[in-house]
Amino acid sequence: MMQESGTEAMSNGPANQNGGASVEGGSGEGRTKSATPSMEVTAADLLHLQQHQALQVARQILLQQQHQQQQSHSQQLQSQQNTGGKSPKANDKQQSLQVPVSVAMMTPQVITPQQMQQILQQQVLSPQQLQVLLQQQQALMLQQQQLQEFYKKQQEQLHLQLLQQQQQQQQQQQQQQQHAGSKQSKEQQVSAQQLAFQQQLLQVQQVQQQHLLNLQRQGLLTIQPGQTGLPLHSLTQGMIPAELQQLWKEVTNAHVKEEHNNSSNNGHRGLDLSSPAPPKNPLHNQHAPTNGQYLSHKREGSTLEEHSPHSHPLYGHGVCKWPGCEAVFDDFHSFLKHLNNEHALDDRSTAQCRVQMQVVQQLELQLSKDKERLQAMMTHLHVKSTEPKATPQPLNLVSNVTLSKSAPEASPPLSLPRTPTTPTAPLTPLSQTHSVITANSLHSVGPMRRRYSEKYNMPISPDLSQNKEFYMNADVRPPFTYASLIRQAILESPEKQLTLNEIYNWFTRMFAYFRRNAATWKNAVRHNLSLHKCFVRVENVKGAVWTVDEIEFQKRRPQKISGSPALVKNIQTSLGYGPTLSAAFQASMAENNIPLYTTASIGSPTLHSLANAIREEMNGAMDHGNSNGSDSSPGRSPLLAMHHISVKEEPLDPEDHEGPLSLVTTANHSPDFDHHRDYDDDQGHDDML
DNA sequence: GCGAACATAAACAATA
DNA sequence: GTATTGTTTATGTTCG
Repeated sequence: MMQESGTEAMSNGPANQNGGASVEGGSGEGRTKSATPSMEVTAADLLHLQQHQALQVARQILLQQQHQQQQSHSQQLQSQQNTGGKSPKANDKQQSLQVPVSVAMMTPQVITPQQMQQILQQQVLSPQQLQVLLQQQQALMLQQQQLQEFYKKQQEQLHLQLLQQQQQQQQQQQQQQQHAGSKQSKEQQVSAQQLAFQQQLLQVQQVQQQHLLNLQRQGLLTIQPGQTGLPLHSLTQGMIPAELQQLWKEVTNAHVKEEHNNSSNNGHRGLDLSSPAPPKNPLHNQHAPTNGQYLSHKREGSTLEEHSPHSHPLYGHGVCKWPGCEAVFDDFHSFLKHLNNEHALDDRSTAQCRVQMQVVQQLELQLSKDKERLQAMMTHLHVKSTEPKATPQPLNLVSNVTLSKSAPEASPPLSLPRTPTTPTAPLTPLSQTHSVITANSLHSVGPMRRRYSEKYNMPISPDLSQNKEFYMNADVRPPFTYASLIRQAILESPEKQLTLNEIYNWFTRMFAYFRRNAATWKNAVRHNLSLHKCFVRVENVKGAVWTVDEIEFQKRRPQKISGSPALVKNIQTSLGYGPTLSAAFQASMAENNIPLYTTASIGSPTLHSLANAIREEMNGAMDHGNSNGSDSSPGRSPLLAMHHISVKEEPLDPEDHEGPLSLVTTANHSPDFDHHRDYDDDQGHDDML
């Protein structure tokens, strides 16, 4: 009746006969036995990031070109209809072409929701930040939709053209048999048709090249010449299927070669995949020495300049848009130099990239959840969603994000490596297929046993109140200890006392995370209630209620944090990569503050204040470590200052506290039992905070 | 390396 | 008899 959760942590223990179902994971990740090299930025991490950013770059470029290309396509179509043509090889490949193109360009980040979950649970980003980021994600999704539409159109046109070519070819063959003459005119037709097709191919190729170039320009493509095998493979898995490359080679061999012969002056050399030399592959070409190879690219040809004469995803309004940079440049060239010099591939840049990646990941996770919620709301209201369900699945979000509400407690994930703080996040092997990119390498910040409510010696109520919506809906483990949460639950009650069941209800109501694995956390709650002296059990007429002995609660937190390097280390670890991430983090936050829209479902009213609080908190943490109060933060979390409960930086001496704060032992109150014991009533109970 | 704090698992008893 | 509640023990992890 109890064992819903995994017991891998106790797999060596003597008492494993009961549980052991290991529902949540038995894979190696499990409880991290050693500090995983989470901070190490592997090539796989970079590739992962590259894929994502390449997508975005491609989206931007495609959107810009969409209009132009569509016009071009229509013209080509018309021209081909008039001229007819032959393109047998293209016809043979048409289907193959369609699929890879769409897959390659629309395949999104290869990031599983579980990975995002892990990020969330590792508290790398705070709920407030997620809320902001969600907005960005929405915009991103819009772009994605447009991109998909564009590709559909493009594919349709290709298909149409090829079909027509085939038909016309057959007709022409028949005619040729009958009329041997007029060869010249037919050849011209064929030529024109092939040219049109080649142009189309080139456009597709250019798109690919553009995003590759952007990658390179952003300093994300740093594949060493000797390492081209692995990274290229990894990259192509996510974005450019190898089959596509192969197809391109074939197709361009068949068609583009003519163009090279006939129109060598054509600026659209494209990727030149027909070139026999493998290094001509754009990826290889761009592997040049450093990471921001824009200058070297210029040698490649006119296409490069054509793509980005003065536009760069990281360059806008004369300002470097690299997270946390904001350097101003008069000209684009200066910016490029700056990009290559200041944002080369180093630990700092890599860390910033990781942050950015996490930002996107969490946006996607949040988006998927909100979509689910919207759907549920629509269903509930019997209103047809204006937003079609066909809204692009958060792409590789594996769609079935294990939403807290939809996921039964005992839903057995297939392979569930987890950390102690991420007991619910199933990991799909998707990421593992990506060479060495693993969830571990991405998010193995590690368990955070010390919830910051304890570490910071501060109450959790401000955070809880501000992030209530988030915790209620996001399957994220709250960064508080059980003791803190129990205390909070009790203190929030009108009578400052709760039965165990009410505590359970509070947990499930307030935290989506606690709507699963009930056996685990309920056991922990009971354990904490019994273990900690700060929780006082009071016999009631109706049973027993639990109260909080605030003095005892304060007693049991002897840790001090002021200026503690360990704290700084902890925070930095949480961030994923030390101080450099702070800047990137803040930059991301700043960028995401752009009010794209407001999500009613998320505590948007407090968005800015929360973001500021986070920034200041982070600054404060960093100030601790750096011992230089550089920022606005006075060196301590602003949340601390907001607390109404007297929590000082130094651990409180119980004797200093005159009078118990809330040792409520009223034993005659029948607790309000408006909540059922499970979480299906979690909505609509906002009276607590 | 040690101990504190915490999380997790589990055994067990009392009780509803 | 079963589920819940409460206590206790054990083990592992993180961090100071």
